[in-house]
Amino acid sequence: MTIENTILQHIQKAVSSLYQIELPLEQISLQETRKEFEGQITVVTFPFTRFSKKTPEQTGVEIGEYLKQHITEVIGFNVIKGFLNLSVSDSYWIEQLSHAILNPQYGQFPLNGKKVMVEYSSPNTNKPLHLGHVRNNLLGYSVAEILSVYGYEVIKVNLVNDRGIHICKSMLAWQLFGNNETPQSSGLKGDHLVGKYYVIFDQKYKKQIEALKASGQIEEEAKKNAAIMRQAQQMLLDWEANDKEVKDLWKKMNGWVYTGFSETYKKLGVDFEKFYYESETYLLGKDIIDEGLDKGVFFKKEDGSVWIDLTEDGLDQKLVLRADGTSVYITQDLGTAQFKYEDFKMDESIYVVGNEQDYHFKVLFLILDKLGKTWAKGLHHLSYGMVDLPSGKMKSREGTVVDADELIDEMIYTAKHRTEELGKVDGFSEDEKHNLYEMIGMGALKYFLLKVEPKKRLLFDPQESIDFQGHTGPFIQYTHARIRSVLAKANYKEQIASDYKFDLASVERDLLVTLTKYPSIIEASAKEYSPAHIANYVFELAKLYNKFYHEEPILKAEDPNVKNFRLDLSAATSSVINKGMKLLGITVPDRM
RNA sequence: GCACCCAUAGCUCAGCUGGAUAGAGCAACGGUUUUCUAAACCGUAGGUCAUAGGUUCGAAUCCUAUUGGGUGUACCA
Repeated sequence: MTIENTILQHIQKAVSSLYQIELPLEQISLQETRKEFEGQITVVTFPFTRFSKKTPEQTGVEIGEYLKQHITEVIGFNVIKGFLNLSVSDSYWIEQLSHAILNPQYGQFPLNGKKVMVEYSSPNTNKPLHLGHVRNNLLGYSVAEILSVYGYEVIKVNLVNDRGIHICKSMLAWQLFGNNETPQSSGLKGDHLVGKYYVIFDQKYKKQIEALKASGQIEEEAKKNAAIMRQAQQMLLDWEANDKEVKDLWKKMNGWVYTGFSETYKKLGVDFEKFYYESETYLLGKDIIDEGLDKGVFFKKEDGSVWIDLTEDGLDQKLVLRADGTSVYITQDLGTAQFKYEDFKMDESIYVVGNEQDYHFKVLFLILDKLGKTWAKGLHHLSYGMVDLPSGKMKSREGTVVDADELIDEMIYTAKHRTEELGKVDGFSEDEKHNLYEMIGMGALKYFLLKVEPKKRLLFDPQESIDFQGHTGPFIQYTHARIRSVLAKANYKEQIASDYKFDLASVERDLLVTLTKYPSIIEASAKEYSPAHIANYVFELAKLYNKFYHEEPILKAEDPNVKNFRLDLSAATSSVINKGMKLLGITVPDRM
């Protein structure tokens, strides 16, 4: 049992014996003691004054006395205004080091027997990934990691949007203007090649619209009548009719894209247990429409289109099936949700999708719930803000995007440049150097994107490239390397001792207190699906360690007990940094 | 129009279910290296927590209104 729980329970008893009130545990709250006061744990006493009928100070003293008498670890207290600051004995914190923090399993929660699916990435196959996708991928991967240590069985899946008019546009443009260009012939990465023709399509399309407008058509007509668009639409129909030539082209070009994506995924360090392809799921959902009609959840209009009325839930009427009987986006998603559930029978399912689809998912989950799907309660949309440039929104067609591959290369290049500048790679082999640059560059990028609360939008300024100093990934990686270097010098292998008995320096105590918070940080991150908590926690920890490193000698400590303790403390810190960063998908080096 | 999200230091962000004098990083200025890695550490300066009300012993945090920004509201996905 943690000291916090012990204190909570004793406060309950104290209140009961002092004021004859039975207080539920949830009504008592503890907080960290602010740095400028003595103690580590603080109880706010204002809420108790209602029944103590005394001043906050007197109440604090009474409860403080009680706790000091009944809990051996509480060795002192002070009351300032309504705040009861408790001092917990150094031996308790030291014990935490050997009994908990240094345990290899520290931060790993017991299995909870539940399955959760995390669907993320979900790219379109007509263009390469950009910075927005990078945020999605890193978020999804990190949340999956967090849920996994929190005790879930996690299934990572990727629903690839591999069919539709957008792919046809790339295919058509390639057919018309591609001269049989292939990744092999041009040396262009497959997804970039396909993306290139997507842009070409758009350029030609715009020209045709202009031409039609010049000949007297209004914009809307021109958009419909442009020959290239009509051809693309025809291609989509041919695709749906299983036209062999179209299907072959589609397979070929998607193949290029997948090769390109898997390269990018590899660089990002993300992976999936299963891929779903929309070409295989887009016809799903019609059964659900029938089911909904039977149950009276949906209704049919005269033209044959099917709708759901959500006005009582504060939403609108929503179309779920077109008049011609074909699916819309939400029809597919209804079907796919059912399909995925039947595949895995998971308890929870998380969709990592941008916040522009908030409404869509609200409707989707509500419909499934109305259809009586019991598993609908476990569905969750992890909505994140878009990544904006100083110039505004990124738009693929207009070329105002930060390309994922380019950005990754740039980050690694910058890492290399900086590292060489600092002269830190003496004695590294070429392989080690390369690994290090990649680790640092990706660390900087990933940390930059994950330290911000998911739902907030993110500003990325390509001019001011991502930092390597201060509140950054490399700062934390550096701290880790520093620790490993000290440990290497001491030839540290494993925990040295556990029965240290001396007074801690205040940084040491702060460090221990911070280390003991790790599991609760994981819990908060898991419950809120927010890697940002972990990112900020690890930074706080690294900062504290650097302070300790500066203030207290480790290898040169005079007392061998103190030296050993500081080595154990350092090892514990490096281990928590390592684990925390791993949850963000960031690896940390032993030297840098 | 309606709905949802956001607003904290010059910039980028923390701030747990309401609790002490609102915290970091960057940028600015000053200091620290014959001692375990200076991608570090220490210090100075910088805030009417968008605005106005309300609830409360207590509000950046909860409620209402207003302003500003974003997104959605398609028989597109």
